[in-house]
Amino acid sequence: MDARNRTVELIERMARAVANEGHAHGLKPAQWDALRYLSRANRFSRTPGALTAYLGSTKGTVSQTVMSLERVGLVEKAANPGDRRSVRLALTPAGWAMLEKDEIETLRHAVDELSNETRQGLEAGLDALLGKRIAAGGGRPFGMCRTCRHFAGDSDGPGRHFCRLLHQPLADAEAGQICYEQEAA
Amino acid sequence: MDARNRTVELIERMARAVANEGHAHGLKPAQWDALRYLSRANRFSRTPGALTAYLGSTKGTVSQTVMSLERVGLVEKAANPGDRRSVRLALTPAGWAMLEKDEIETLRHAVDELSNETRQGLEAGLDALLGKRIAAGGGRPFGMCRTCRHFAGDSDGPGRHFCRLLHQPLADAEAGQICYEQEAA
DNA sequence: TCTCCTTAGTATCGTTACGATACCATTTAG
DNA sequence: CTAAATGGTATCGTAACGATACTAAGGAGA
Repeated sequence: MDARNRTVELIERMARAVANEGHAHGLKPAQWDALRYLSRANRFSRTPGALTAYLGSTKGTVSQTVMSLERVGLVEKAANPGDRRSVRLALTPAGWAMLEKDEIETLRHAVDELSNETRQGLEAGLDALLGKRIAAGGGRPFGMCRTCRHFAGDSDGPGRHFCRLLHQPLADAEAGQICYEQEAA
Repeated sequence: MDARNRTVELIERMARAVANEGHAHGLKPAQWDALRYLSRANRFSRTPGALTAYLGSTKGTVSQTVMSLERVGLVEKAANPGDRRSVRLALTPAGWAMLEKDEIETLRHAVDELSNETRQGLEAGLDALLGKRIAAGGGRPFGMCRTCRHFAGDSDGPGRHFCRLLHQPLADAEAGQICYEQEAA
């Protein structure tokens, strides 16, 4: 087996390992994926539609997953003030508490134990591969707000930012969250 | 978000991307995973049990997946001469043909386009992470036969090898396949 | 204003995945 | 010769998923 195939095999196995960790505490992989996304996305991106794009799934499936999380009290829906078709999603306190028990923490600890050089090599490789996917039209980057070309930092005083696309002020904490609309500067 | 979290997020997204590619040509992700495994495993490892261990799944689920592949003619079962409880699985010609259409090829091409340095960094990182999993008792390495401590190379002439664990001769082509029993030399 | 199209999300269907449990046949240990 | 372990299958219930159809709200053009 040549080196290329070996790399792909390792990616497949890692993917399977991640999927297999998604069955803890009564939740399913897609439910964990949704919880994690909602914990990291800014308020404009916490919608069923953005979640659908992030997961690369379909809106029917995501609607079902979100409803199941709502039913068990981990997620709440609220009206979107600007658009009555749309829904704003948010984690409940129970949702945040559930994230503390996420089995992906074991992966996080394993990453911590890597040498800095190894971790950086891993990240660079994943970044490059996912970048190729996006370049080929396979989704959106979902990058951090702060690195977006529509981000105006400290435009209204220190720690008071602004999104030029959505014409909305941004708190400092939001600048580190991921966004559906993000485009690299 | 610190560097560690960023790496984990990229792994999650890669895992999801791989899972999403598994819905092509009327098959499901688990079915593709099974096909790929059966194309790379040596004859001792092409059993429902070994596949269960490789996928980190349960035997009931795997039994069902294998039956679905058998029903559509991509996989065949045969008796295991040494143990009548056990079953030997093999891809049919249609199964091999289906693999040619595997969407994971797009990932393979993306890996091809990486610089050698980036690819090696990616592979080293994945190798280290999966190694930690195995060290923690989370599965078997499923490494290549040739690199196993039970492998006796060219023990019976050039290209005629032998497995000291299973007491079986090994053809040259089998030395490059993966094995349920493999332990690093 | 009145259409027509688009967008955001839900409802439903059929197949598969998956863990869990129970079960059967065969092999192996004592 | 029995008891335990092993390799698989059968079945159940929940969730995932693509597909399709649907509702409601927003937007564009006459």
